Amino acid sequence: MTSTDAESSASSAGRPTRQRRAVADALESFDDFRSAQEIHELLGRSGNRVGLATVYRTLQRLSAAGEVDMLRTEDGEAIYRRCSGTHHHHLVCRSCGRTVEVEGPAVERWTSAVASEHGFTDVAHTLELFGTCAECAARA
Amino acid sequence: MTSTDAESSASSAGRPTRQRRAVADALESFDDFRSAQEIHELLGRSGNRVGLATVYRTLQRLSAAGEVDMLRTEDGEAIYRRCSGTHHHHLVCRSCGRTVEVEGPAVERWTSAVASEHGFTDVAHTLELFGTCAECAARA
DNA sequence: ACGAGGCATGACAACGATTCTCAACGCGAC
DNA sequence: GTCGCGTTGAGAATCGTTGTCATGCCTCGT
Ligand SMILES: [Zn+2]
Ligand SMILES: [Zn+2]
Ligand SMILES: [Zn+2]
Ligand SMILES: [Zn+2]
Repeated sequence: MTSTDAESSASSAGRPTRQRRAVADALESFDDFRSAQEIHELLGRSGNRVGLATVYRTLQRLSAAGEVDMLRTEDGEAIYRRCSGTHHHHLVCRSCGRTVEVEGPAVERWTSAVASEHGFTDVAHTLELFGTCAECAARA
Repeated sequence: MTSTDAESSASSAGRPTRQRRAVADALESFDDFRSAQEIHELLGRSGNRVGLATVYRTLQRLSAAGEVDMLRTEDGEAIYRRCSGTHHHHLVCRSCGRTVEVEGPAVERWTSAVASEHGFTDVAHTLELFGTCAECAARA
């Protein structure tokens, strides 16, 4: 094995363990955003015992690697979701959690334009939409 | 002062007290985003003793009234800033905290368009830009 | 001006999410 | 197998934030 291969793949995936696989599997089993604690409980109920600290560590790792999206609820709690690899944002129902990935090329262009306009470089952005989905609106 | 002024400001500001005035003044004294604890400490150093709980309560009230903007740092901490009354977003230097208010009519249009496109109503959005300002880039 | 009623305050406890600690564990290499 | 080191987990520790509740101080009626 070449050291470069080992390093690059290891750095993003780390050593494969039962726990990490379990968390990854759990992330496949839902398509809305869940908190670390919810995922931990989900794992426990499905017989896959994983320590809470490990769930936090694994989610952090995946988030840093760009394999899951992390965003914060109104009250600051971190929630996670397995997402497509391309850059996108989210439209989230604040009542049922239903989540839609959305893309906005125009928005991306606007952000870099306004940033350079003010002399800023290395610009990142957060953009999330919260609303009430049609179903939840009807059920009201 | 006119009675209408007094009424409208009272209704949104609540009963005027030394503590609330102190927090409002503190908010005028800086133009970047600060945490509740930082503001509490700032008040203490300037001789204006205000309880931490009161600082939290006052900031919440101001934020709910739309008189200050609140956003969350990468690690979930709430930070506050006195801002203009119109809808806007922020371009924040992640190194020195320098903050620029920015407006994006096109973005606003995009958000409502994409939301209704997916049947969502009552849509709110968060949008923040983080980068390195020209000064900080030069100093690197 | 005076007193009553009620919102506001502050010291401190309580909370909840996240991180730290560190001894035990288990995966991969040889 | 067994060695070495990354990983795990139970619980303690951290830290921002909120709750508690006795006391304080506006505001209003008198
Ligand atoms: Zn996503
Ligand atoms: Zn984007
Ligand atoms: Zn603002
Ligand atoms: Zn906007």
